[in-house]
Amino acid sequence: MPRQSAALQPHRRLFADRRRNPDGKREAVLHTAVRMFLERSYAHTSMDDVATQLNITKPALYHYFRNKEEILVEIYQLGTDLIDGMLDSIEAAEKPGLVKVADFLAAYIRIISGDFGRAVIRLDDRELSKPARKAIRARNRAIDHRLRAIIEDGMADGSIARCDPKIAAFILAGAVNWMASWYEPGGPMDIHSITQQYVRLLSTGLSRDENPGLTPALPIEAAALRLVE
Amino acid sequence: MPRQSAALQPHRRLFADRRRNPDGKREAVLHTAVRMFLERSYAHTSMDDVATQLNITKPALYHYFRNKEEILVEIYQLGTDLIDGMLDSIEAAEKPGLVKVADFLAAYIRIISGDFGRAVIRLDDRELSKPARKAIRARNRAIDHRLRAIIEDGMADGSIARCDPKIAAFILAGAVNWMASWYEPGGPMDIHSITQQYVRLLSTGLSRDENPGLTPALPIEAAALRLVE
DNA sequence: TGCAAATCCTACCGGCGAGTAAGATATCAA
DNA sequence: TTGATATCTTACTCGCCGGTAGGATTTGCA
Repeated sequence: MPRQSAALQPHRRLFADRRRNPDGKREAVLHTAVRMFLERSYAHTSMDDVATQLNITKPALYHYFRNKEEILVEIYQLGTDLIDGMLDSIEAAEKPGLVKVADFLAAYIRIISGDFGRAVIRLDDRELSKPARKAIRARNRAIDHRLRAIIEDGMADGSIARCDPKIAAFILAGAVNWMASWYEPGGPMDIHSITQQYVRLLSTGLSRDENPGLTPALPIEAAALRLVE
Repeated sequence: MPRQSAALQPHRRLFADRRRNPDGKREAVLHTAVRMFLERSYAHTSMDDVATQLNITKPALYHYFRNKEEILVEIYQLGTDLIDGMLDSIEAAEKPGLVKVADFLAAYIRIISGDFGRAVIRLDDRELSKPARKAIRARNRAIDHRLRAIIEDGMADGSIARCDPKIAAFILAGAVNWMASWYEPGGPMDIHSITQQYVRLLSTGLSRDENPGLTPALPIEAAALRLVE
């Protein structure tokens, strides 16, 4: 008897009657599916599993999605949309590069702590068909390039030490992405202090030794943590 | 017609005749399997696939391994053995904690750049049966705790700034682990300069602001890079 | 040389899971 | 009220894959 996540109950109830609500029901499927894909994996979650969780049968799912892959693709899309939107606002701000990076880290952690954010990182795009995989990887690459650009900004304005922005971006993204493997929302660890430590360690690592006034500076953390709220 | 990795040819040739060589052939299976599990995933690599790659048939594989899971478990084991051995020698050294961390990073990257090291990180232990998964996770946790202990050493000897060693260990391991997702041995990127950047950024981030003499210091990088060689 | 064990093959089983066919029932707009 | 449509179900198909039965062939030691 698999444990029943309380958070999934409302979606289950949505399918209790046959009232017409295509958009809402589609969304409910996505929310349920992403949860299950994260717990077990995509491969080990059958369409029957998802359907059962929602109190319907498998063919009913095919009324809302053409196939299993379409569900996964839309989950990816929702997740990357979150990241793109976040980057939009980070880029728009007029701040030193190092501060932008700190803001990015805090905001990214916030996104990762949600289901769709975690999905972008944890779900294996090798499960996808070639064209879909290609599209997903292109979006991931675009996000990576935007982070590199921010780091380059910081090197240009002198707030970030000279380095290969490509590798630096990998280090930053990697450190945070790994959270998706161990952090569980609702667990014992405090997301706020986690964020603080990530921002502190990584922006210290990036910063120029020449301006220690900025490095462990409160303004950075303050700005970053404000995004976390 | 799937591309044939040149590195797999020797293993293929091992099975060309029926000369008795159980240990060698077992090992050949592991090397071939880990490559294929990394390229496609474990779930998407069938026993037939592995057998075909080795120029034998599926039942022949079952002469060397009881089932598919046993292959995966042994791959894990070989990978974690590498990491454990590396930690043994790091811990044995008499150095400041921060330097040990730097050495760890460099050595870990070296391990990650090999197939079995990457496997420990990339292969999804949710594919395993419950008991096997439990064992694997216990080993992973042990490795994590050893890294935390090194960080605590550094805080005790003053080379590392005060922080939550649990989170710091996650940041370090995460940054490096992520390499397994993008680094390809034999690719254009130079492993030596990658290592240099990782060590520099992360040990700078860990270090106390009070002793900048150590932070971007050459001795750290030198010691760390010697391990890479 | 003979024979026990190791190596490997052909031919199968059984289960799981994605996806579909065909139709029943409920909803809602007119 | 009445159809057109949306929603959902039962009952399948079909291919893939892990694993096995049973036997053929080779190896290398005594």
